[in-house]
Amino acid sequence: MKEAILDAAESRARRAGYDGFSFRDLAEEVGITSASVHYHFPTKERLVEALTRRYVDRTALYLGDPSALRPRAAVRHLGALFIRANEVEDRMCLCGLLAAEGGGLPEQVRPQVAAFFDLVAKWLGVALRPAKTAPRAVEIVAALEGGLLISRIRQDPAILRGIVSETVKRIEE
Amino acid sequence: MKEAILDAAESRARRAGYDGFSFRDLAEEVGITSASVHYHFPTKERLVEALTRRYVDRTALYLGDPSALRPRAAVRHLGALFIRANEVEDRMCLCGLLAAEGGGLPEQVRPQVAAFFDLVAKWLGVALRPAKTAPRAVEIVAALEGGLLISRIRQDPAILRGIVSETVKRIEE
DNA sequence: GTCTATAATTTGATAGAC
DNA sequence: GTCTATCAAATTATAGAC
Repeated sequence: MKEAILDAAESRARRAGYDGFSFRDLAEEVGITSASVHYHFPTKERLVEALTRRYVDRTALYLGDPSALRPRAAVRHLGALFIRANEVEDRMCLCGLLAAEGGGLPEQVRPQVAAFFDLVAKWLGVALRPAKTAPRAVEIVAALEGGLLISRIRQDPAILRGIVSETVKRIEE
Repeated sequence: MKEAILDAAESRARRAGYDGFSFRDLAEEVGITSASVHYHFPTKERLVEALTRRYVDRTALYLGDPSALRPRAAVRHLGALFIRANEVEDRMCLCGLLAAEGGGLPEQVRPQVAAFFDLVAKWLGVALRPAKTAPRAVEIVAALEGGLLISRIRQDPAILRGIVSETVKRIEE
């Protein structure tokens, strides 16, 4: 049930942000009352904390060992994550959205969101080490995050896809 | 007074998003009651509509004539806008934040936010025409938007600055 | 244009029964 | 774990006086 609540929360948070859902919304979706949601997550801050932790952990699992991929394959692998969010899930990156809203976030959540970018940039940094020439890791992550954001509002998946493929081309292995 | 209300709304919206401020917040800041704010802007949707329009217009004015700048100077000019948001205003780009929250936005606001990215990408596209080699315009805008977002959550202005300077270097005039 | 007053709804959260 | 019932506060928005 805890996972079902987090699933509902993630789906909504990635569409409309921290204030974009309520305990009642989640309760209705999973088929219990809002009081029962509070049993699993006493406050909204704790709920989003758990949500972000799960998101970061899942991302780390997806990324895997950076030294197992060649530079170009690594960028494609990371890019596929963002393309899937855009085209399959039709959602923002949770941490991209929360980072944008950062100023209105509970204190406990901010460092978790920052840790997401630390994780991804470090992973990509290691994967890019064998490359002869490549953009900086954080620069690529920024382009993906911004590309997802623009691709969504413009309702044009080709924008993000173009950014991924151009980024891959720019790498010399 | 209308402008004062929009100033207060912009400051708050760029920190915490669409749901990150209330009519009472704005009323208190400008020294009137929330009922009086409703006199100027009947609904929140209308208020954010006016807010976004003003933001886009101001950006267009700042950017100016794209053919008046050489490619590298244009990227520096656009980059300075984002660096100022980050380091001086300590705020997100309004349209970047609203685009991220896009799923929970009123219908009337979404196309305005999309128009912002259309404006900026088209402006940069024209400015980059004389370049011998350069990334695509939208790719640069994505990197700036994502770079601002990451720079803020990581509380490290050097991230955005690095993205701007690396992007400039990548252009051959 | 601004005020007081208030309606109608939603929100995060709690108490206590089962 | 889930429920009913409820609270206190906040939210968008309106009515009507000045």
